[in-house]
Amino acid sequence: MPKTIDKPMPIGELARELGITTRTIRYYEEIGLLGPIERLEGGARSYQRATVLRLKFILKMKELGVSLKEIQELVQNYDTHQQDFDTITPRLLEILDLHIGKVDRKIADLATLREDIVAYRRRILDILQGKQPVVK
Amino acid sequence: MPKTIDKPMPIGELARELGITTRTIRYYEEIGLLGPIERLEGGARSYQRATVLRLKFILKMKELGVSLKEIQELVQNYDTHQQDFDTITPRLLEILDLHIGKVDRKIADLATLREDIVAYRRRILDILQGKQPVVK
DNA sequence: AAATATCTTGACGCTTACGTAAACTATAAT
DNA sequence: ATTATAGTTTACGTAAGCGTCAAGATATTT
Repeated sequence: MPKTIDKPMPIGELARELGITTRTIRYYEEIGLLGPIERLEGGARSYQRATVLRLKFILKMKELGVSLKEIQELVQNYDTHQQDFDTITPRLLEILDLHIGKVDRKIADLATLREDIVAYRRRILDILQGKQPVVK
Repeated sequence: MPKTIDKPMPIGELARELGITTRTIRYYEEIGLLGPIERLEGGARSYQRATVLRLKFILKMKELGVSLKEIQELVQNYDTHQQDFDTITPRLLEILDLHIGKVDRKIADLATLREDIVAYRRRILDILQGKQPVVK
């Protein structure tokens, strides 16, 4: 197995690789999602492999509809339990379950909304065709 | 049939009756949803029956998930065609249909999202149980 | 007249997740 | 030395739909 040398990356390269903007990366750091980032002599940020993985995880969560605020909580666990996968995952599962519930509720709400719209639509049609007196 | 005397209302009363705040009513006026509103000598707004109906219609649309921006368009039609129900409703139906489509798409998206979350959840469980090497 | 209630306009606040300058610094290439 | 490229911080802008003062005018009741 070739052991890839994980040389640190500058912010621009990282952004390109992840398909996001540098602004986003700095923003995530700003709100405490990334923890402290190393700097080069000039003051430029330098990203280690661990941080890159962390960012990928964050993006994955976002993709799944988890808000940055909720991700913060996850990341806190991540920090306090220092990469301990077995300790973190239960909470992660909880959050995912919570999210599944939220999504289910949204779907149900939308289904109801759809029915309401259809019903209202029909009422209008009926009125148009004079089947009903125009009563608001 | 008793002909109800439709005496104009002040903003506070109207708000109470509709279950919204006066701020909301003024806001709707501000963004052009209500058209010109009559004033009393003192400068206070006075709402006629027609405006009240218009407001109720707006609230109904909102309830159905139509944004204020979309409602603006509807209301424009309403103004240009001066209460002509037969002219307005076709466009109203269009907008409602458009909305049904939007809702359907949202539901589909959420369903996909749900599947993704569940899949991710299962992956994590598998990893936890050591069925899979931890490969990101 | 004084207190109370309701009205007015104006304008900032809030939330989410960044976009977009502005003004500089640093590094690398020409 | 100059240009090009990438980095830095600070900070305001955006969308939606109002909430929430602030400060003053008006109206009614006591």
